[in-house]
Amino acid sequence: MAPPNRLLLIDDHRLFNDGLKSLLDAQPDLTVCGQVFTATDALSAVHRFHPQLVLLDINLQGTNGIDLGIQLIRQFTGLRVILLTMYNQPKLLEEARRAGLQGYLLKEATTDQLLTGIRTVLSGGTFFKLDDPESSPMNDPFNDDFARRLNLTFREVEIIRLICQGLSSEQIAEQLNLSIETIKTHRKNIYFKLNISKVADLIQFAIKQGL
Amino acid sequence: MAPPNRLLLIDDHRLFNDGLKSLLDAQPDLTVCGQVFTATDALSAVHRFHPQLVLLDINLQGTNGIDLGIQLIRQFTGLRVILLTMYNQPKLLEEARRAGLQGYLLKEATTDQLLTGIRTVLSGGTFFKLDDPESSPMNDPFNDDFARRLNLTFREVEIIRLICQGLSSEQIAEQLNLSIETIKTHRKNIYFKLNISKVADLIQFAIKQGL
DNA sequence: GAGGCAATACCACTTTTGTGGTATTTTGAA
DNA sequence: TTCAAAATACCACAAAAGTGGTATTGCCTC
Repeated sequence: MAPPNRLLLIDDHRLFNDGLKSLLDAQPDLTVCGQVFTATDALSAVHRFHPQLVLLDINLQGTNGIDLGIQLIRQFTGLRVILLTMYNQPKLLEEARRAGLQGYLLKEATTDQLLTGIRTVLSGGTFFKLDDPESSPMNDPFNDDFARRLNLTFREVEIIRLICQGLSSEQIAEQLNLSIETIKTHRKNIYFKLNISKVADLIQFAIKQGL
Repeated sequence: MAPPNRLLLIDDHRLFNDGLKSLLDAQPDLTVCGQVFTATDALSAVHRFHPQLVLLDINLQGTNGIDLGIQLIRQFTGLRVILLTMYNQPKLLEEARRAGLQGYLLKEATTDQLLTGIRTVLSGGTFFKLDDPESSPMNDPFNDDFARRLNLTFREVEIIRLICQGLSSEQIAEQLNLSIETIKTHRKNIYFKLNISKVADLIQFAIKQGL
């Protein structure tokens, strides 16, 4: 039987790392040869453990996963790198792809997705996957509960989303084929319901709801 | 010897849950009697396992940890509830405290903090703890790397922070004892460096940096 | 000591937000 | 079918934010 593939975890979130390690070690074809918690330890760990694949978080002390990933694949030929992050952001995924990394996976991914991604990359492919809002309503930041708690209407939630994307009232009006005045009215009502008074507050609020 | 305290984990983030479970089960005085991944399963699980303590995430399908926590302590007298969340937000902590929950811990907390918090609450106390930026620079969203990559100055990072907290230019000027004009100048320079043009963009940006 | 950068500050002007009204139409539930 | 909520829309005015300049000071480095 072929020896299991060696994986290295680089993530300062220890508990998550531990959970991931037990999942991976339970697979006969995979073994976690080490975990490190800081970027500074990463290079020496790759030297020491010579893994086939590195799973890399984006948030690291002193640097970030993408830069570190670039450095790793440049320095260790054949080494493959998957970004493993909580950020469900197309732009970050694209950045990772452009940087030449082999994968982008969400920490919230299902076990199946994680394993599929890892095996795909190990066998020479790439695997880039964001969260599909259709298939996992629980990751929808503006879920029913959020709206219900605050008595927000459907339209209001829709407009909150667009504001949070950085659109101006004018752009929102354009996109929804409405008058700017209508958007301003909705904005007023939203601010009243949330008891806030500025875009900044709104976005802060949206973050807290789990965007 | 006293039987170990029974804990129930409620969190849809399975990997994190698994990691936490192995940590807790390794403690002689603690045992994880069950883990559930949705709020709907929570009530029946508490019935089945009658834990002393519930560790509860904020983001749950169909509801949120605070509401569920309120419901749990109302329904099961003596049951203690700790919110375990990724949100390092004073307002959420306060909400949890007002709601009568017994603790608020960050998923990024150290193992020590987690165990201390759990034991404190089990022995009848409360434990509310946010991240201390002084003691854990790695959780600082605007770390060196962020500033370096974008050529932001110290002052600029400081002002980004305040903008993201929802302060107006005037309020920032007041707080830093500067002229509004100075703040506006900094704002201009920040927007130029980040290639953006609105507060909303800035906050979006800050989120991506790991706020 | 010359040059560059960071931090401060001001002016003038435009655009966008935010506030406080009012009013009409659509729609769904009782 | 009637009633209330939701969605639409307008007006006017105040307050911020954003844009495009310029300018001074202090500090560090070459």
